[in-house]
Amino acid sequence: MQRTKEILRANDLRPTKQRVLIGNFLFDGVDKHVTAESLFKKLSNEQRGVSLATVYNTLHEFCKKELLNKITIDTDKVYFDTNISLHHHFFSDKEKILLDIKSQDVKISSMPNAPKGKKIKKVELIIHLED
Amino acid sequence: MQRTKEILRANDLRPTKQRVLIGNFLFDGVDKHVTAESLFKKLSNEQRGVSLATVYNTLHEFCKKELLNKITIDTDKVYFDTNISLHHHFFSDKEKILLDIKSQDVKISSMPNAPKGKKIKKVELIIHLED
DNA sequence: TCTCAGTTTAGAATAATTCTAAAGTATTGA
DNA sequence: TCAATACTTTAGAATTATTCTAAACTGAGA
Repeated sequence: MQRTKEILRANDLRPTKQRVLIGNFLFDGVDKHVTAESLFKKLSNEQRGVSLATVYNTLHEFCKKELLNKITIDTDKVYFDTNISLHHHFFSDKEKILLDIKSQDVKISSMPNAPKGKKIKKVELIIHLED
Repeated sequence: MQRTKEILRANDLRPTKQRVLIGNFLFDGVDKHVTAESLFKKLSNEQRGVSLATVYNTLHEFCKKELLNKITIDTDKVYFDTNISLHHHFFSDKEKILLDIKSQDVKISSMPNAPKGKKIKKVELIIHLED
């Protein structure tokens, strides 16, 4: 509750009812992966819901403030990860399930230089799974 | 010409005019990244074009036969890579440009085990770029 | 309390992709 | 060569995640 408001204020986001509701769910200390749709459904159980448009707005704002990590692994849905530390993912293409990989389980020992005029923003390793 | 027909036959795909046209462009020996839309535009210059639906169908068939590599890096477009050897990619999120990374430029020295009951299908490393 | 910039929202708009079902075509066997 | 048939192509409709719009609402400072 209070913690969410502090996070919001610290990031210049007004602690509106909707943002607090979303923040309380996302920042409860348990790492989670959500989509706009899944979050929308989860929150529509609450007495006062949040519109789908607000879910989208809020997820994007949280991303911009680096409170969430956007993962575009699949063309038909964007995933948002509350675990913003450096780590990689397993992804099951069939079931569309996303799993964290502990950062110490991957070591990349050699990396290319960025093309001229560009910088490396983010390194994303995705291990696609099958049965 | 002939080469494309052979590739198609070897993969149990009837060498129709449309598939040959698409195959001739894609399998000319030069690595390329295409989207359904970019390929459709490129081919509509030809006298006898190919419908967008056929472009989609054909790209998917070629993928199924492992003649192309599907890259889902971005939510609003699927990229298809004619380079089917093991390699990774740079991606500029702003310009939506995809670049190959030579396989020897990346070394992954430690990999996690797949979760129980699953196998690793594909390892995809994406280096996101910014200016 | 009043004001206003920031926020929320319903519903429309967008856009890549998939679906449908009808018309066209390559292949096979006689 | 020709007919029969299974595979292909296609236009246009349908789908679906996401973005946009513009009007209503609200939190925070004066």
